Amino acid sequence: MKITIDFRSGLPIYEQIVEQVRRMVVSGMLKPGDQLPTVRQLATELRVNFNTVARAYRILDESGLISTQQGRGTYIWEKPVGEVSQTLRQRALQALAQRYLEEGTQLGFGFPDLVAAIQKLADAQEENRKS
Amino acid sequence: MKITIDFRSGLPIYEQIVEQVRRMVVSGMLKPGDQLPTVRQLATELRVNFNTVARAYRILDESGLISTQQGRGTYIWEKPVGEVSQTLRQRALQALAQRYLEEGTQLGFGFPDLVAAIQKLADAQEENRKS
DNA sequence: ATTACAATAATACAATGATACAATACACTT
DNA sequence: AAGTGTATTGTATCATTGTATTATTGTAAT
Repeated sequence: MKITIDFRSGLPIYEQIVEQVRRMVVSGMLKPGDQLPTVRQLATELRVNFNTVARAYRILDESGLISTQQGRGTYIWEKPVGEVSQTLRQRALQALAQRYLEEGTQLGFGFPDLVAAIQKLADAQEENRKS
Repeated sequence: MKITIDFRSGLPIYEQIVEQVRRMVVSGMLKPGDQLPTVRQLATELRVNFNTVARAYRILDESGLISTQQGRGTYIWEKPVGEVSQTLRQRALQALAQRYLEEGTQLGFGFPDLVAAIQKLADAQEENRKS
């Protein structure tokens, strides 16, 4: 990892990290599945607090470029989310639904039970969001 | 054992194991007296540290579902099912629903989409059953 | 100067992994 | 049958990972 930080540039450190990691991924220098240095490793290397690196990693994670896993490390995302097309999305939903239906049925629940269960959860989330 | 782990789901690995084993017991896929894979077997199969599996087993043990015995292995508890099974069924359903809701939401679908998806599948199955 | 806010750091925490250990089973020898 | 060595079980402890919360710092607006 040859990330360099310019402390005087005015650009936030985490932004600089985000930008450079993103560039390395896009350019292919970092490939899917590759492990990034740990937040503490990179932090000491850059002489920066590790929370700052963690912040950069979190942003990259939320944008779908990398996958941070507590206790394991952070990795380049296997299949860039941006390429997930509409039909793939539908197919993914179908797979999810099928699994839910199958496993729920195996537990002895019927379709109304399954709907009611997610209904209840969705309502609860709505409640929390308001407060 | 067809346990699958999603390293990116944000849910702790040990919880994923707990949930899936619980479901297999409640659904009858695993019967009293059945031996579970050893912590090391399951761990290598899931590409996970065996302590993580051990943690899941310990939780299941404490909840009375299984019996872990040092030097022997872990087994499904002989008669856990009767009274508790009803609440366990509910808890398993809740876990299923939560996962479905979370993953579906992550794909950008709303509650109505999720309901529609299982509705469609359920209808299709109904069709097949008639013919 | 004061206030407000963003960036960074400090600290405590939760999940996972590495390593060494203890208990049991089992084959083998006697 | 009893003893012994080894492999296989789960357990315990600690290191390492990312996460969450709070405090500090610096900068710009008033």
